[in-house]
Amino acid sequence: MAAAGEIPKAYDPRPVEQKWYAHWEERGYFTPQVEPGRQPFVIIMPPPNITGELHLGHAVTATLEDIMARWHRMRGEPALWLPGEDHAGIAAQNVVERLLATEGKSRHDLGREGFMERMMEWAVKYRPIIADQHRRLGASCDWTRERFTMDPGPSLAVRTTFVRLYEKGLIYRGERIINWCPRCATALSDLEVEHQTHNSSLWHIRYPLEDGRGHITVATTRPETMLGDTAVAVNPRDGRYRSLVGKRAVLPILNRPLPIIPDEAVDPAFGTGAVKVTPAHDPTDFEIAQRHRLPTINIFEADATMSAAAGPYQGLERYQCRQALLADLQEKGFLVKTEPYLLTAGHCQRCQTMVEPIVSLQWFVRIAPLAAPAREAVADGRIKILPERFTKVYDNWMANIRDWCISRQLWWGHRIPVWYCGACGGLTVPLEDPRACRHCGSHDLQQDPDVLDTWFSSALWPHSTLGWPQDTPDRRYFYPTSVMETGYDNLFFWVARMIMMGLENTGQVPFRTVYLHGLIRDEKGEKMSKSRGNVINPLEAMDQYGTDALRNALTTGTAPGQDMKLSPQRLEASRNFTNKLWNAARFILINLPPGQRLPWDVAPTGDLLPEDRWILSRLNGVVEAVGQRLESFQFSEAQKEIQDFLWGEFCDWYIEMAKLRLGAHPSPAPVLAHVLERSLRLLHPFMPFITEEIWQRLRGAVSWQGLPAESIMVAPFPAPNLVARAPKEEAEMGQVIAIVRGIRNARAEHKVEPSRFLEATVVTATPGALEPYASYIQRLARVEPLRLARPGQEGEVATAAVTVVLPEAQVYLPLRGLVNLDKERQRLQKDMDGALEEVERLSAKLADAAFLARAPQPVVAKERARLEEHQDRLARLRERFAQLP
RNA sequence: GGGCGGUUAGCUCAGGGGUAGAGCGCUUGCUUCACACGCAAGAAGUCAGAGGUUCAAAUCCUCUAUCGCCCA
Repeated sequence: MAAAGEIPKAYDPRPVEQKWYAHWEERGYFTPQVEPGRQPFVIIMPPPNITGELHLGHAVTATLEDIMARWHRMRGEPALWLPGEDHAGIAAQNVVERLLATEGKSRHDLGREGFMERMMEWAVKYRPIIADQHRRLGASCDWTRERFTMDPGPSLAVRTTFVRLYEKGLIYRGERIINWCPRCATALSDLEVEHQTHNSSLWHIRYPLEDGRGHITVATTRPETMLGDTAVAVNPRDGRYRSLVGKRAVLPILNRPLPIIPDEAVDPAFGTGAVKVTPAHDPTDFEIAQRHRLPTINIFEADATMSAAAGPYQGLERYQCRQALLADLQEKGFLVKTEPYLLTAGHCQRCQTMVEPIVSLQWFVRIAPLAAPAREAVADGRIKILPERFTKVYDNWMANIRDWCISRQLWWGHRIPVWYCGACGGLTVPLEDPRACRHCGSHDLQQDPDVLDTWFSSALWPHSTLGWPQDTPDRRYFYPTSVMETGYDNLFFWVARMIMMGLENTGQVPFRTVYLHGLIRDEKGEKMSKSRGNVINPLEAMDQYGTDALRNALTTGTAPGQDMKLSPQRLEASRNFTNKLWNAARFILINLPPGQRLPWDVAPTGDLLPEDRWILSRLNGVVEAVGQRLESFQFSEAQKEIQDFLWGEFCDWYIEMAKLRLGAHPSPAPVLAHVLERSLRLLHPFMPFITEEIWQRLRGAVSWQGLPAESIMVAPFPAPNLVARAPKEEAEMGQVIAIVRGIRNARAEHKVEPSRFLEATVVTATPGALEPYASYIQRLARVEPLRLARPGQEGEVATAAVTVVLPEAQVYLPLRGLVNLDKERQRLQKDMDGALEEVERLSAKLADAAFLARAPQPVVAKERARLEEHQDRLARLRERFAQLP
């Protein structure tokens, strides 16, 4: 028997967490064995950026993936959860460049090589920080297989993929309109641009006609780009401008002649119906220009200051240029009017700078041939997306996908493996760095200075981490993976691209199930961000409430794909549950007889009382339910099942009853230990630390026969045990609980002092069934003496007694002299109102011929039984009411 | 403009064709020998609105309102 003092009264997570994680890792529990012939369970972790610390989104990801990994591992499957980190091109380069700036340096001062060294130093510093944060979260991932996107393996995968796609013609270099971030000085893909609306203006500008006979007025939201205009366009069906088509206008200030052209893309309802055409700086205009073979004039430098093409405005920043230009237009009478306009403009996802659409020579992935099989894989069910509604979102995006700009004007990342020949101009795109041009053999080679979009390497992650392009045992065994779990905001960025690239490179889907979780918001429903100051740091939350509490708070009371608000109250509630569990265990440990021997995982038999059979039956029900919930990815519901059982049934009823028979025979100790032990294993995937700590203490207190493991994390997950089913005891206990609650309620209503025992008579058709529970009813409801009787045999009942009328029982509490008759009438009246309502509702239903004819028989029978029950109860209530003096 | 989601107790949210749920908060009473991070009792909801399908709708369908997200 453990002394109470050895077990703290409140659960203290910190020492427990440190101790057990180190233990698990030392023992190698996180590393699966390759067991040919057995289906492994595999999750590749979404690699966090090396830019800094983990946030709550990572904590959700890690918790859900850990739940799955631990559950499958406990089921005996070889479970691989492979962790890693992402080099995060733009984001990480930005961070280090800011750091350099504080030293008064730029990356150019260091040179490309020096800067890469600095970046690698950063990565070396931050990768372990991220890994340790995952350890604190309890993540049972296999650190021996940890990968970094810039590692030789994944880098070779990037190189191989690029070369193959290039050779298949699926990667090409072309001049297109791309999104240019002037601050980051790089191209961005469409997905890296966020659209934001703000108040701006629509400027109407008069362009004189070249022949001097009038003018044409265009409306624009970007007046400064007119410096790059090469035409004016109108809709061919717009009667207002028909006579002008074919003439030429003159661009104000620069006096450039502009053809007036017809094009369907022009919306006659927008502005004046005439638009300026700036092919170098607008996607639509670019297309118009291609159709009409118009020249393209780029007016921006890389930092979005005006280039020489902007004439007198050269060197100005883009918005200064706008002001100067508008002033000039105004002065010269070209500005017709200015009206308010709600402008939607793209912003750099990383730095929020307004992006500039610029025509530029970049590398692209021709995406349609990759998208088609990826669409098919989801459509035909080889990949299942949960929640299912995202299937449509995925398909819709895939159907309208556009070529992917993959070159970035950065230094940090995978360098584009293309060499340009100075002699013949040919391109060499090799797997290994070339010595000579493959076209002319010249040694005058220059490698493309750009790097690839970070997401290009991310897209390969499920197979590159397992060894591809090499044919490794890991790749053969663990690929395709089982589940890809991530936030729904990553569906396009990452999940879709992994499906495309996985299929392209390996011919197999990268994973079978995509599980998308929702985003974490603050108490007010706002996105957490450092600038808002509403961030809950997962490390602080773990310090304050414990890791298990944080994990529980993040994964209960939520639905997949649904955003959740996290508040301190929620964390408190989860912490309270850990403490409740701790104390239930404390009670059991303190009260286990010394030298207790028990067969492990075998439900106690033999000397059992009805309540023992009840709790064993209920435990079995929970085991079944939890198994089903986990199979169907309902992690929140699974936890709720366990929590409700432990708190609402095991603690509230079974332990309370067990207290009353501690010294007696048969002892409740075997059942207490058995139920606790199994429950701990059920709960372990969700709350790994506290369950291991209690499990180990229990292992110290009980010598289990046949214990198969030294740690709960590698012990088998509980399986249903049909023998444990005890419907009779479940029904009886239901009645016992109703009786106790009924009496407690009556006591409270009549304000009986808590310590006082009342005389009670329970009248029921089967008093014998309640006999074994009589002493519990006495103690839990504080009644003494308690008589159990059949109807008609209850003997003399005081007319002034308080009566609890239950569906299958009736309790008389002769509260001599203390009965407040008005109160009692109120109580009974309320019950009668409720019963009557039910009787009327059910009678009407059962009088309905359609219901009787069409509803399934069991439903009808159930309703009929229910009606009889309520009729019976109503009659007894009325009778009792009438008897009151 | 297209799509998706939310609207359920004071608050935050689960659930989902057959008797409305949890946590927090609130009211009342408890230092009951595991736990006040607790125990017991209680109040509290036309499940946004309108139609429809069905024997039966909070749940399925349509529309509307409203908030939010994604895509263009």
